[in-house]
Amino acid sequence: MLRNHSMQEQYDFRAIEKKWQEHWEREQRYSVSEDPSKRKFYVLEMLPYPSGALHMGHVRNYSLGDSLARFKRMQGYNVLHPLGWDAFGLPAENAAIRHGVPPERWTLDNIRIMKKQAKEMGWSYDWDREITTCLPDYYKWNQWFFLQMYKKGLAYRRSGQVNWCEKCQTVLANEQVVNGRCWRDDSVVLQTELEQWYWRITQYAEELLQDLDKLGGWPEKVRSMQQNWIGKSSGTRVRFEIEGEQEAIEIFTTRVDTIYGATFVLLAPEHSLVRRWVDDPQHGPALTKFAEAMKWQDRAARTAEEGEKLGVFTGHFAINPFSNEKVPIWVANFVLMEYGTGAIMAVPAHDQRDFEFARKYQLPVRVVICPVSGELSQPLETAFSDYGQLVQSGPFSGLTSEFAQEKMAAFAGERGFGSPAVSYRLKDWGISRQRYWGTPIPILYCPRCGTVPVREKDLPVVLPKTDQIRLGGSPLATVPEFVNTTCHQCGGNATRETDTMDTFVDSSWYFYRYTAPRLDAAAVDRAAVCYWFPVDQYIGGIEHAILHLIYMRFFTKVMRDMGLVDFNEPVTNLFTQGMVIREGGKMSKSRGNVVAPDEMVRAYGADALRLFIQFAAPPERDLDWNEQGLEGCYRFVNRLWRLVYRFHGRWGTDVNANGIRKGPESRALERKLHQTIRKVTDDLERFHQNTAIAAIMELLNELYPYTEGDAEPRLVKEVLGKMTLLISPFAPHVAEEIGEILGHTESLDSAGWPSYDPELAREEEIEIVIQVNGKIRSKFSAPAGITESEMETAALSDEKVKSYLTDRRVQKVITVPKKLVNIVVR
RNA sequence: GCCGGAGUGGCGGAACUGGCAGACGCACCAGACUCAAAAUCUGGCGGGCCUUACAGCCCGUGGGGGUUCGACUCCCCCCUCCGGCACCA
Repeated sequence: MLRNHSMQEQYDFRAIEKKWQEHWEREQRYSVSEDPSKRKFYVLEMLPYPSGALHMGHVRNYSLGDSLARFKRMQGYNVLHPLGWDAFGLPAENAAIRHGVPPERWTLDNIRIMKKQAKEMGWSYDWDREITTCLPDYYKWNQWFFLQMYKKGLAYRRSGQVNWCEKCQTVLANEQVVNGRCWRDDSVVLQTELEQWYWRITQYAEELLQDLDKLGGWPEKVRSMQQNWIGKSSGTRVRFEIEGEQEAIEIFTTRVDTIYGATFVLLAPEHSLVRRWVDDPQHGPALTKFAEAMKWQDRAARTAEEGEKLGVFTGHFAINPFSNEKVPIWVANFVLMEYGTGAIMAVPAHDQRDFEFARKYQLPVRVVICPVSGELSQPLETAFSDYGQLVQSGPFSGLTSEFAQEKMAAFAGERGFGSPAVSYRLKDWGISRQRYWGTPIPILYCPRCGTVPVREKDLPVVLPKTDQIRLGGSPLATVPEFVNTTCHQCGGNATRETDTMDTFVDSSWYFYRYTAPRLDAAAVDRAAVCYWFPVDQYIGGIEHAILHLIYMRFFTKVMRDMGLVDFNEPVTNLFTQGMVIREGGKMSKSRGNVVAPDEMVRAYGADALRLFIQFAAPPERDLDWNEQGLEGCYRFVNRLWRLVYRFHGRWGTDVNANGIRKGPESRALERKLHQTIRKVTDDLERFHQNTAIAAIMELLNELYPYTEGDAEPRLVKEVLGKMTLLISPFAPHVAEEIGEILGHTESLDSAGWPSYDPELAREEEIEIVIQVNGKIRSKFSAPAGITESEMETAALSDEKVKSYLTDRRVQKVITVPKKLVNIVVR
């Protein structure tokens, strides 16, 4: 019986991919809505910056997400799989400055191009939920969140040291400075003083830290990076009175047990007391000079490894509250104002930095901790910073460090000059940016009323169009129509805040907006969030481990406290994929080794590219680009196609393959099929796309010789049919096409994920390995039901094995059911 | 310095709870097809030794030790590479 479904001999990926992309779009296959009768699954990938072209990193990220989304959809889940655009940011603005193109047009044009490319990859997004962060209906809600933060005291403005990127002409948050350089353009970050808006992320420091334990579905690496970033350390605060002053110095220490060895006190150059003492006729000039010098030194230089310890004496003395000893107060370059209290007690005998400082300025070193066993050879060559036993420490002498810390903190508490304290490295999030292409901060400055938040009903504060974008200063300040406004409280003249928000604000909550993207009355819809959240799988690059991924967690906690959501963490499982590299290094324009995805799509098709990028390496590892590998995947698709072509006229019309005559070859093939279904399913569940694809290749390799022999066409059809389903998450276009040839009338995502029959998957004949003293000496095959004692008997009577047993005594026989027999002889 | 991850053929990698190391792909070699080439198909492919052959033996998962009948897998020490934090008190 011939069933001549028209099928091209050649695998024409251009025609096939176009056909199915149009089909999916026409049928709106991937639009979803809340459906309480179905289990939901939220697959989220980090939204791209619309730079103008997809790169291989995007292809990897979104192909991984798409395979998962398609897999879950076939398993019957209601899958939310959206994409949007992180559309505010510097490149648009820089393009405007260089080429005079308005940022909005540049951005929207780029989005158009990239959306087309995304569709050409065959990614199954619900495009009805697309969001674009630079549009007022989105950034309006950034402003709304700002106002809520302001109301709750989580947004505040202060003047202080900030990270300044000269190239970007704007301030950066601490998270955005990587090794003293700008995260975006790698240029050196300077310190300067500016008035800025901050968000009080530190208020959530402890919770952000504690909840890391709940993120079992996150990579250990990301959790430890966030833990390091939050940088909690527990210690003691102790107040040192100052001789002849009202004010006291608060110091923070993690080693209060060493306090009897504190021979001087150190202040950060920015400490308020230093500013007070600069007028001192004797020591003032030196202090001023020193503080000024520190001010202009960028942080990278000041905190460089093994930097020289520098300091000046203030002329003042502090009183150690434990020993009542009078010790000199110095200012030192290595004491940081932004950590702890900006002041430390220096214990040169037990802290290497203090030791070096004492040596340089000939300050006394006093040992107060000794190793519990052994002696400390004096004079010290280097600080002894281990825990030990206290000596020369008044009533605390003889205690161990651990015990003394507790006792001494309690003592300080009783006497009222100290208390246990916790310090965090995490700083508040500076969100002001001195650039144009971002969300305007909804604040007015009124000469009478002061700082006035814009009323919610007046949102959005629309970013004005302007052709005057220049570098230097906040561009919005040059747009009078924007700046000059009326204070809604007093009706008088007022000016607007001209800084814009950090674009990381946009990405801190966009994934909530996907659940109700066009909602006009609120930022998020509680019911929709309730249905879709938490995100079941988030996929993105590791570079956001302590940027976006910590801001996002912070935002969720704030939203919870606002009553918008009722959970603590937004993302259950996080996957960080590796980079796509080439010749051992990053793909970059400057290296001239960039491979453009659209060129690869043109040459080999999206399906082959999607297969390769998921096959070539485990997804968490870096992937070295290799076009010959891509060709290999292209060959694989062709092999599949050829087999379908060769057989498509030879099978019956019924899809269900009953009545198959089962010879041993057919049984073996059927077994392989069911084993493959099991493996691909398991591998997809545990994010091992590379081995899932390898398993499908193996199945095809087994199918080929079968078709050369006395093949059962209906079994061939069954195998091809199931294989098509297995491959459809990775290569959806060719899968749909083959599916249609095989008789599917609907898209494969409604075909259901194939299930396997454990009975059919089970091996009938198994190979048993025989070891003698742990070395493989022979093998035999046996029926699957072989018992352990049968295995043992067979092994001991094996011809090859016998020669190893002569003249020896069998001491022990170990059997592993269905696998191996190990004969231990002596 | 502290924390985390990795190290397996020529290359990318596989081996889920200790049980046949090298699946799958690339590259390479040989054969078939072809006038020829490409494409395709078939076979080979860690190193060494041995044999006419069938086969067999030894070594081998960064290095060294250990646990175990048995270790890529577990434990200890070390080396190298990658990432985070770091004059953080």
